[in-house]
Amino acid sequence: MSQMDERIRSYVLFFKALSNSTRIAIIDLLRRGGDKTVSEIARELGFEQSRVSHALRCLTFCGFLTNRREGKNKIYSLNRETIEPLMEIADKHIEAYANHLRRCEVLRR
Amino acid sequence: MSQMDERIRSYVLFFKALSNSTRIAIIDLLRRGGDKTVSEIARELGFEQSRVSHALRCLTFCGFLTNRREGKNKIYSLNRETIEPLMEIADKHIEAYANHLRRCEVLRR
DNA sequence: TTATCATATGACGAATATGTCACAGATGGA
DNA sequence: TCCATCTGTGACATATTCGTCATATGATAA
Repeated sequence: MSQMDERIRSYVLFFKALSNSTRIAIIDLLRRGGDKTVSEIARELGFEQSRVSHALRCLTFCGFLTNRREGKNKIYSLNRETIEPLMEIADKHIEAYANHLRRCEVLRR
Repeated sequence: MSQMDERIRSYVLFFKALSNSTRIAIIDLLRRGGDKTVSEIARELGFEQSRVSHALRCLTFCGFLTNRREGKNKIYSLNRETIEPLMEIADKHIEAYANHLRRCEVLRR
């Protein structure tokens, strides 16, 4: 990764941010259910709070989420400008190729 | 990965296919330069042929590329229906957040 | 057939990413 | 202040992914 064309490097980071189940589950949850606090996300997804915090940190840093504090809570929101059209394309592609994606050996089990 | 909601699993696979430098470099190359054979791709990117073949296999299987044989060669083409709008969104996001992406510690070096 | 070029595949070590644990920091109420 | 609640962070073992090597397969021509 160190010695890689800058454009390619950016693409890799962009897609890598979205290619983890914790992170994409959070995006999917917020896309469907709107803004949520950390503990709401953790509870609704059944994930440990620290796992969620790590994921939120990455997604926020990379520009996919924003947050605002409200008392003891922190509320996370989607950057819908990127996420909405992106997920629509993903949905459409998956509709056509889900079986193939699932059976791809390179992207293991 | 095994015990994961099917929708989330599909998203992960979709984005994982694009989150590797070999695979996204190939997509970027074909996007800019049009259809190419395996050895052209290998030469132009400076990658080993087997490395390219592994990547092509994954991308083709997952519906991002198609191929046709022409004599001894195999020519790979983009599925532009998915790739073009997807990369436009990525480009736009990267234009705004490239610095953040680069400095994200979670997505290491 | 054999030779040669082009591409594909399997296996494995090395590199990388992930989740968990333990703990730290922040906030607000009593 | 102290306490309870909510969120963030660092480190590490585990799990996953990648690229390379060796080799196999496919295609063409002589």
